[in-house]
Amino acid sequence: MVPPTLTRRQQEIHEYLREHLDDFPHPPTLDELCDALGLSSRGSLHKQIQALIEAGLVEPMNNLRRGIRLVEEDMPPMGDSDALPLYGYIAAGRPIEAIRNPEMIDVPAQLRSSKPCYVLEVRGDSMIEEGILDGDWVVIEHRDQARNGEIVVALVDGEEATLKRLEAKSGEVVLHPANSSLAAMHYSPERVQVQGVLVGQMRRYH
Amino acid sequence: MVPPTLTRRQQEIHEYLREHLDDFPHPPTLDELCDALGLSSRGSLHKQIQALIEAGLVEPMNNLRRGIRLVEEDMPPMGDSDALPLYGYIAAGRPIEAIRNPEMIDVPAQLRSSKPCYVLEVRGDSMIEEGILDGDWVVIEHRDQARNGEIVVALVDGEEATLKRLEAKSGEVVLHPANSSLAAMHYSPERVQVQGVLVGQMRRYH
DNA sequence: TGGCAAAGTTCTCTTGATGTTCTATAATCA
DNA sequence: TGATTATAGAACATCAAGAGAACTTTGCCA
Repeated sequence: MVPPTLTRRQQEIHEYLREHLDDFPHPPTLDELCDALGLSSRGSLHKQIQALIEAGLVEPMNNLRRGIRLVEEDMPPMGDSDALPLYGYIAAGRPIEAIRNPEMIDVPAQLRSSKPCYVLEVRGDSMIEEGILDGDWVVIEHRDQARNGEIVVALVDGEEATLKRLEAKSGEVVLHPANSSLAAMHYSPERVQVQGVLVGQMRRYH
Repeated sequence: MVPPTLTRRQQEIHEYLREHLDDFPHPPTLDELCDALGLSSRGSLHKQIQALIEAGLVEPMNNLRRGIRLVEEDMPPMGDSDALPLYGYIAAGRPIEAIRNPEMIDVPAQLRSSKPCYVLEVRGDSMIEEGILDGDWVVIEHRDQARNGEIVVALVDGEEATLKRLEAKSGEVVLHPANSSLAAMHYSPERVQVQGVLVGQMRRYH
């Protein structure tokens, strides 16, 4: 998915981030980035970053400090428009963005959405009654919002990524497994971060 | 190819854009293009570009800066080497070969074998405990022999095609559903014809 | 636990660059 | 010569980008 046309300045900033983000000991604050870019207005920079976030090039930083991170997305090099990155295992105990240099996997257009997607390999039986088995590949649309009833990749306390059905009530978020031997888990909303929504699934038998 | 309504100058500019648009680091401004074309009036250039837009050769640039882009006219030449025929529904009550003019569906290489394959859409819940749900697509390798334990497309009495796990004993063939509310079916070997073996499975959630 | 400073977010305003429109004039061609 | 096309240039409209202030949220620390 080629992002909606970036302005030239946005391309420049994106390029700068790709080349210099690792130079900082921590992800920089907006003020530090302003300094590095020669800007003097935090608000202006924020607007540009916002555009990059909407284009799917930068991770959404929901009020987090030093939250500027690039989206891992080696865009398939032309022609291979059906290949998506395999980021690793779901329910493997760490945030998905941690995985680098992902393997690429072909995904038919019918199994993905028009938005940026990625692939995870399922570990465990927590969704077995939905027909999602250990070892399956799931296609995830990258977004941070989901509706009730959707199956999402949820990051709890920034540490553990799991695949569960989402139910957001007033004051709490419930993650429902699809396995009668497992209980639903209840969290306060700020502990749960949606990283994507299930749009497809694949399995191989040989 | 080029509509005859274009004037000569418009054809020249169109030709120039096709050859040199990629030379610019970003799409050029009208002033930059004027410079490259040896013009000195932005307004004149704009009028010519306008004509190309109306001819459908250039994307409309609604007040966008650096918005000059050529219309993509290349349709992919239908050479989908990864597409497999969708023959219809499994458990639909008739031999698979009966379906003509199948729809084609993209299947990633990982989900198919090197042998000829085809795709079926699953009807019913007979394999639900294997994670194969109603509406799923299954990728079938076309062969008439199978080993014990493989999931096969089996044609019984030449009439009904079903997806089941195969068990061939001495003197009989047992077809095992994966649904505790359904019983295994026993047939004499000559009544059962294997039409293919399950090698992949896909599901969409949107 | 509550306050405070730091950092993210939102907003308005300004400015220069850039796209758009218009008119007048020159060039080209039948 | 008359009509069409091409160009120049001015005037206008719009937008990207930045500055800076005000507001909100976060995270730290006593």
